[in-house]
Order: sequence, then structure tokens, then C-alpha cells
Amino acid sequence: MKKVVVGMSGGVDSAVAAYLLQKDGYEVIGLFMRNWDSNINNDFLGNPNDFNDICPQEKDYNDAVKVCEKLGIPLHRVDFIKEYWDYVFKYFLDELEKGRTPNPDMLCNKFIKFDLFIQKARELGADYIATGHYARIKDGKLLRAKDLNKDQTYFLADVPVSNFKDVLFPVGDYTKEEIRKIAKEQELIVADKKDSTGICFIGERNFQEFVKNYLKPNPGDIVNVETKEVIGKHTGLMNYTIGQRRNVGLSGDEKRHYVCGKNVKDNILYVAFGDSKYLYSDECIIDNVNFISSTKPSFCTAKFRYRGEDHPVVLEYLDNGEIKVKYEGLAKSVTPGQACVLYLGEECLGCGFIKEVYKGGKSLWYLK
RNA sequence: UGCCUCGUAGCCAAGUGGUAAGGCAUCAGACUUUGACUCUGACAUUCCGAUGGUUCGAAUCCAUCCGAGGCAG
Repeated sequence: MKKVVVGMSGGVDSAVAAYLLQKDGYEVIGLFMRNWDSNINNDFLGNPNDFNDICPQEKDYNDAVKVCEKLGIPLHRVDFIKEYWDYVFKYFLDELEKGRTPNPDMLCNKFIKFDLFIQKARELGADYIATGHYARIKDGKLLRAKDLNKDQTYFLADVPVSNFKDVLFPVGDYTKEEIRKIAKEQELIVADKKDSTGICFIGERNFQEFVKNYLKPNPGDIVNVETKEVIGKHTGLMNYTIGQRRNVGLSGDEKRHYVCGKNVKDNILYVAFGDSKYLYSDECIIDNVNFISSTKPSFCTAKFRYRGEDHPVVLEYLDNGEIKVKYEGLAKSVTPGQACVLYLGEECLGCGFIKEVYKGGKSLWYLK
């Protein structure tokens, strides 16, 4: 009997994943990860949890325990708190200091879930490793999930293809609705548990307060990108992302305002109004490229943000390993630091991280 | 000091006698494994700078005061 170790998060998806594998005849072993500890990591400001109460990570563990009891499978547990900090959170903070918008969950998948976790699973004798991700692997290709609304391939695009060897995504062939239905039929306690959001393993936070735990804010001017007028004060460039409207601190305008750029050197936040041209671009350079697919096409589509739309793009492979991504159709709020994930139909080809953004052949001056 | 204009929710701003538009912001939901974006809902019932007055009835008319700005000097 083949042995599969399933990453149990305490949510519905991984619970049903374990059930499906069990039904398919695998010997299933659960493995729960604890990667964040609010006390150890000084995570107090902006934390909505009651510290006198049991922390959310432990509640999730308890749910995982109950699910495994119900399924009659063993549950192991491992802590990667230090590793999560070193490989994921440190990068997250470094990027923020550079004025970029990092995606910690992609690094979490790359370094924790699909690396350290796999190593631990192997120690437990795993022939296969499974998680509750909405994605599919067929013939060594990473494919979008059946449920396109829940598709999570965007977050998986930076994982080296070799790490997907022996990985199974049982829920990728089902819709979320079907998964919840199965959970109810099997009377799994997490059947109606709300989907988790926020940074993976950390959870929902008031972003500005959360970051204050780790970085010293450096306030400065907010400038109208069109008129160059100073129209307000920002609380620190790391608190804003391109395309952001809420919590900018401006009011009394005729049109909605959007963050369209920042100048880290001069500590300026640039803002545009309405559906401004300053929010659009037609080309970007991506670096730290990871290809999951063996094919490197010249034409494909790209997502510049999770749940963003697929933009038709033309790829130009540069000598230094970077890729020039051109999108004649214009894209809104393409943000340095975010991943540009490439797709060819159903297949997720891989990704790169947005380094520079251009329009009309010129680097956007307000987005340095 | 004289004359003129203006003073409406956090901000901007309609409404000039009939019982408070709208926008921005904010808040709450929905959506969402990254900080979004988007969508839905709420948001001046001690009332329209203050105090009196005219009127069946005023934020809208009158008087005075306070405050902001402008012109003259």
C-alpha cells in the first residue's frame, strides 16, 4: 500500500484531500505545520486575537486532530517557526523596505510547504505528498484547478518543478462546492469552516499596525502625480501598494484616488485620480524566473496579481535570465515585487517577479 | 475703519420659503491563502456658524454677534 503524507491545515480542503486519498486506497498520514507564533515573533500590534484565549494556530491544530480521528489516521506535527521567519518573513520585510509589494505566500510554498514539509514527509516514509491546494498536476505539468474561481496555481508558480515530483492535489479536480458537500457527507467537523484568508500561517491583520511590529515607519509627502502638488502626508511607503485606494489618508476629492507610484529615495508617494493613465503600463521586466514547464513560448497569458485577469503577452527572453513581458492591451496596477505568473491555456508555465514597469518604451518615472 | 462675499456631516459641495442632492473619505459586510482592486449597505431626525425675529412653515427673508476671505484705505 502506497503511503501518502497530507499537509493538514485544519481547514476543509486538506481534510477532504485526506479523505479522498484514503478512499482511493492510500495509507494516509496527516502532518500539521506550525510556522508562526505571535509571542515568539512579537506579533502584537494589529493582531485581532485575544491573547488570553487559545491562539488560532492551535485551534486549527485541534480541528486537524478531530478530522484525523474521524478518518482514523495518525497526525504528526512539525514546527518551522524559525525557518518561516528566515526564508519567508525576512524576505517579506526586506521587500517592504525596498518599497516593493512582496507575496510571502509564494515563498512559503517554495521554501516551506514544498521543500521542508516534503523532507519531513519523506522522513515519515511518504511515497507521495499531498495538500489541499486547488491545482492539478498531470504528466508533470501544473494545471489550473477545475474550479477556476478557487484556482491557486498563482501561488505555486515559484516552486521548482522537481519539488512537484510525487505531489498530489486531490481537491484540484473538484469545485469548492463539491468539496464542502463531501465534507458534510463524511461528517467532517470543518465542513462549514470559513475559508482562511490573510497571510498564510499568520492570518488577517491590520497591515499598517502589523508591519509596525517590525519596521520603523518613515512618513513623507503624498504628491499628485499629474500636478506634482503635495496633497497630503503618507505614513511610510511600505504601507502602500500600487493600485491601493483605501487607507491612503486623502479626502474631499471629486474622484477616487489610487496609489500609482512611489519614490523610495525621496520618500514620496504618488497618487492618481479616477481611471488614470498613470495606473496603466504595457511592458515589464521580470527576474528570478522559475519555469515549471519545459516549453518557453513567445506568446502566452500572464496574471500580474492573484485573481487578476489573464493578459495576452509577448515574451522576450533576455540574456541575463530575465524576461521582458509585453502586453499591448495595457494592464492596470502592475506592481514591483508581485509575481507575474505565466499560463498557456490550462497550464501554469511558471513565473518571475516584477522588477521594472514600462509604458511606451520608457520606465515609469513615478514607480522607482 | 467703511464696503462686499461667504460660513451646510471628517473633507468638497448642491439646495435661496415648504420641511437637508451628490462626490470623496470612513465604517460594516461580500469577495479573497499576498496590503488589494471590485461590489453591497450604513453614514447631518441635539437639524444647515450663534442668538433673536418675520411666517402656517426657513438652511433659505430680517437684525445682531462670532468667524473666514476680498475690495477700499
